[in-house]
Amino acid sequence: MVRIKINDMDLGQIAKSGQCFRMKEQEHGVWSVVAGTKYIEAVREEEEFLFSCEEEEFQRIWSHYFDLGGDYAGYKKQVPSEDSYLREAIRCGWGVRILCQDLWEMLVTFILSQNNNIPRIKGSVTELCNKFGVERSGRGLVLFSDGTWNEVRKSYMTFPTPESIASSGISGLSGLGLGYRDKYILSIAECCSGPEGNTWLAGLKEADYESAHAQLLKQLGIGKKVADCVCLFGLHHVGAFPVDTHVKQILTTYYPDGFPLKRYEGYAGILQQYMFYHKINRLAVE
DNA sequence: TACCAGGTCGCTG
DNA sequence: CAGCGACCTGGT
Repeated sequence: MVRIKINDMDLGQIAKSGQCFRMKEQEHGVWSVVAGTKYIEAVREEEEFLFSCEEEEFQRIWSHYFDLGGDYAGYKKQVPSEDSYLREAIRCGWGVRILCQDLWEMLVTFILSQNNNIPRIKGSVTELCNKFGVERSGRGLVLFSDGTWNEVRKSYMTFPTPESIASSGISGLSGLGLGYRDKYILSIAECCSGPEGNTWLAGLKEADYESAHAQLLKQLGIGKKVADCVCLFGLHHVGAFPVDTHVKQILTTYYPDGFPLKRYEGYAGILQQYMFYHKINRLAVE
């Protein structure tokens, strides 16, 4: 187990922020995360967090995954008090962070997100993992009756490989609730398969935001908004600012004279996430 | 029943 | 190049 103090992070808020579709709440406030082929559970204890892994794995994988190098206090400070809407959004989603998720996984999940709703996206992702993923054993957290935290074995399904989806063909994707997006998923799976696919993915990771965005737009089923989501969540270009129906509505309501994108150049995606979180959770949380 | 959900495609003018 | 209807599907 790893015990570490982390500011500006709330796992429940991250889970409800619409950027990841495989975080699940376990007992006693524990959250489980499946990221690609890796699994971890985490829980808050006062000002600290407990993670179900060794220090070495935490430093190698999860520290980056939870973007612990990101200066969220610094981002928040940039928003002036005159912007009462954004100040309120940040107050509401103070613990939201931009996770550094797997690129291939983001391609699939955000292609699925188009003209769709979050519960159904989650369902489709779960079905894809159940059908094409591999069962593995990971480490979870349990609270013993004496009040101490201990690790237990947990089984989980990995996220499917591009090859496993590509080889299923379009017929293998029916019945998973993908709807008309099935052909887009097959297309991106074929694109990401094999050595050529690896090269393409590696090239995207090397590219800057503009270049990555342009390359993504060439893919079937990927438009401006999904490309921005992939850049933001899969490539950690935090300057990307995805505009969906919710954000569009926020912009017209609170920023009739235009959102000051220039002011937040290079990290506007962080603020977009506070906006999005506030929009879809403001009613649910008290 | 019609409309909406973290949009994009393909066609039209 | 901008505008616009169609689109799988499950939930109100």
